[in-house]
Amino acid sequence: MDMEHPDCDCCRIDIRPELTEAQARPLAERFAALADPNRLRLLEILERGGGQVCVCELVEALPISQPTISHHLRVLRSAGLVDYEKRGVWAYYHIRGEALAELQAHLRGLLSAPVKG
Amino acid sequence: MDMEHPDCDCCRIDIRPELTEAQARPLAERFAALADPNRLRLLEILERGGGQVCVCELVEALPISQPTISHHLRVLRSAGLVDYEKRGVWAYYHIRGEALAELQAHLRGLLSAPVKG
DNA sequence: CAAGTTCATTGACATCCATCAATGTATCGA
DNA sequence: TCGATACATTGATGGATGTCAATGAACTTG
Repeated sequence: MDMEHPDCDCCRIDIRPELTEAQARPLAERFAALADPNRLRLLEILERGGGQVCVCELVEALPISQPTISHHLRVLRSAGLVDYEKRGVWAYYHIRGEALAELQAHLRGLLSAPVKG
Repeated sequence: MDMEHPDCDCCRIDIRPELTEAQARPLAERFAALADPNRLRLLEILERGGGQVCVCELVEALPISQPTISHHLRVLRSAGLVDYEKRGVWAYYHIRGEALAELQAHLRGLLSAPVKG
């Protein structure tokens, strides 16, 4: 019996989160993929590159080492935010719009609340 | 003279990121504030709570300790995603819609690209 | 003033993360 | 087959992060 918070003068109703831990975890993982300046810059390049951008272009564009670029691309890929296609020696990456749209939708949900008050 | 990447058969033009490090860093900080399941749940509660939600309600809603809730609220506040108002002993938190809208706008920018190819 | 309540801060600890040098793997050209 | 190129993986390291117990600060009430 944890009586950590028996009752509280200010509490109106007990607001339980509708978002479960199981739902929040993968969402947080995707946001975590956006939580790095270099990964944001990589995404911006991929967006401006249109459909397909080669890794070597990314390596040239940012002042970090090639293994670090590769690491960041792996993080973005694990989060489902980008995908790639191997052609010969080269790997062409592109943004996965569906995943970004899902994140955008979640932010929209958080914004539907009445403004301050 | 770093000759890390002299030239490359696949590189069309040199794509430079329009997003500077200085621009990307604060954006990444805000996304980082969203990169935790408990913080996402806190925001969802704040959204459903309308304008003002007391901290004690948040402490009751999530299975983590009060100091940890306080820590997460601090992170959200530092990122500008929430603000609070102290009334007596209580602190009422609310979402800062402008900050969330800015993040949403950035995602929209990444989505304006042509779909795959 | 004293005791209780709400919330923040501190300190400690384990884990995760960004980064690079070194190495590995696969492909292409000579 | 040999060397070069493109990209990924490994290992190591310094720094950031989530969590809690303990404590502190501010307010309210008796």
